[in-house]
Amino acid sequence: MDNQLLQMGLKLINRYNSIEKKARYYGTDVMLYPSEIHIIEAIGISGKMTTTKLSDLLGITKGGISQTCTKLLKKGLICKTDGEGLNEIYISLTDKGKTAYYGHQRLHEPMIKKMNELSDNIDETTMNIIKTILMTINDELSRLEVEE
Amino acid sequence: MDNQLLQMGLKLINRYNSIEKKARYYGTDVMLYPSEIHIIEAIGISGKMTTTKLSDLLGITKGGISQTCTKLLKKGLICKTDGEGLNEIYISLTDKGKTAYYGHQRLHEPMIKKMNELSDNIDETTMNIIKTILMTINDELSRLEVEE
DNA sequence: AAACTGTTGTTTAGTTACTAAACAACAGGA
DNA sequence: TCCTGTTGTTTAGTAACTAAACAACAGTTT
Repeated sequence: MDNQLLQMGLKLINRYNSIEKKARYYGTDVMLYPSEIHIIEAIGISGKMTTTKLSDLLGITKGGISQTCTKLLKKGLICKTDGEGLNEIYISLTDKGKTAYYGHQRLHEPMIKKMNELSDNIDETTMNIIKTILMTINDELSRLEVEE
Repeated sequence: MDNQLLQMGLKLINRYNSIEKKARYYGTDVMLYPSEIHIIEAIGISGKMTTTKLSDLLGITKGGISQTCTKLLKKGLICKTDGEGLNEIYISLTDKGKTAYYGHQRLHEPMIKKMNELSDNIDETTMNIIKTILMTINDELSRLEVEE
């Protein structure tokens, strides 16, 4: 066995990454870079967020989030309002930001649809095997993550 | 169906990426950054290579390859010799480079082993279904890749 | 022969996307 | 009043690129 599964998987990850690193418009008049659309995506899904929450969610330092958010602010995709908590600032999407969010969703829609189709056509036993595989890989990666 | 497959897959990609972006030693006295170990990996697998070939294989411009290779040269992991073709320069691994290559392989070995174990325990019909899924995702991503 | 062409690899300037560290601004305690 | 803990921000530095100009060479054309 020449490990076709692993090779196919790695090829897929590479393809995914090369797509995800391109800048696009997402239906607005401003180019959005990967880091920017990632933040918009997070806010679009979870609603208004703080810098710290975004930092935890995306695994990026608060400084990094702050930098990308100032760019998004200048581009008019997000706005900041006083938060409830101590020194907190809420970040939410403007109308333009929502346009970009939906534009991004629309781009991924065919993929999601195809995945749903596939999921529906798989019987439960096979599905469980696939889930086991994914979980095993995930565990193995976790082990690697901890290593120095 | 809330698309568990897609979610698990994306989580896995994120985890893989976060592991792959860390700098490590790989058994030598020099820190190797992701871009550097990727080039070492490519040469380790394919044998001596030229800048152009590495550029094609890794999908990075020749300028980028050249830059990373000068770093690897200074760190003593690769060496350059005159190539056969016109103006060609062969890039190959030094002993230190081979150490790093095997160090990288050793890191991924448990993963490969686990994957082989899994592959062996899957019957052919299930395996074919999984392959179909991976190919479908791959095709869908190709479609996205072409889009402007 | 001289000029053009095509290939190779390199260098430079510029960019994105970070991190680490210092900083600022505020509230609640000791 | 000072200390602490939280928030977010700014700064300097880095990796990993790209695009474009460049150089160096051989083969072909004029």
